[in-house]
Amino acid sequence: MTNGRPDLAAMLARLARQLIAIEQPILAEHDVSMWGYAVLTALRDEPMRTQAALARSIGADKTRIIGILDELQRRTLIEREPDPADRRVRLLRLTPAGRDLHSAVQAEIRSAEETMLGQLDDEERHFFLQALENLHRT
Amino acid sequence: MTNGRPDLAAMLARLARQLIAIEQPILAEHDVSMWGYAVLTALRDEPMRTQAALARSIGADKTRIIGILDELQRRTLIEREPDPADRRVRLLRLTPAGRDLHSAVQAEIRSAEETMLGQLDDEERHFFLQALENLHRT
DNA sequence: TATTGTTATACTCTATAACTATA
DNA sequence: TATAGTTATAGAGTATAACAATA
Repeated sequence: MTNGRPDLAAMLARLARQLIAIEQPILAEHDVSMWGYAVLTALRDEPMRTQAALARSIGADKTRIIGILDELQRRTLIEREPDPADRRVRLLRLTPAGRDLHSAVQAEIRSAEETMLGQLDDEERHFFLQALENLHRT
Repeated sequence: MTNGRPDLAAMLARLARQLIAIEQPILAEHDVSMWGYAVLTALRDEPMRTQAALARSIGADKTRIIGILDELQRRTLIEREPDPADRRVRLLRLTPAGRDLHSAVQAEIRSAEETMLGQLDDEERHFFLQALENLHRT
């Protein structure tokens, strides 16, 4: 007889779905999609030299982020200019407005996460987050 | 400045995707889909009286599991008979073959999970799983 | 009239391949 | 010829609404 717990993937997928549902209203209020927010997050950590690299870093396809970049650029949340040294590639970075929007959204998301994390006691919470970060880095 | 960790949803979603990718070959080898396996798992824990309840319990839509139930029934992995007391509803339960298949697949999945859980030390692993189970029950 | 299961339809997401412009 | 970005197309997955059978 296998251990009584549910499968790992089932638990993780369900929690992820739940959390995404919680965050949806926040993103909608700021008129940004999940992938748009992922792009802002990736660019906040470091500017990128190619769209393909950006796509890879958020686990998406290079063809899929184009519409997202179009929209973010139209709203002047990101800059996207051809590299003078190689005019095929686009240099990507956040504008001040993009940075502000990201900060505002992330703050609300962090607060919303508490509805989930708040159910854990201190010890569980600490090791849960530590384990998640360790696994995520791998 | 917010805490340096990535957003919770980003970490959970990525780990879930990773784990699902790891399990895909196992499911394929046994010729069962992710949702098919989810159905077998749900029915192993307890037989169900309606398809809608089953769908809800695995986070799916009642219209979406029909094809899956058709297939599982065709392979005689589940039984699906009208309730004599209310012929609108279908009583659902695993056949012995369904139970065997589920056990075999789950054993392999548990083993595959170790490639991820094995990266944690004992303390992290213990509280990580405990926290996941607590959150999952909620 | 309400409910269970089913079917049909449309919509969203995603993956693949073809195209352009540079190199 | 190879690469970055773009566009077009098709496929899978999903949600919604309409339908038939039963209560």
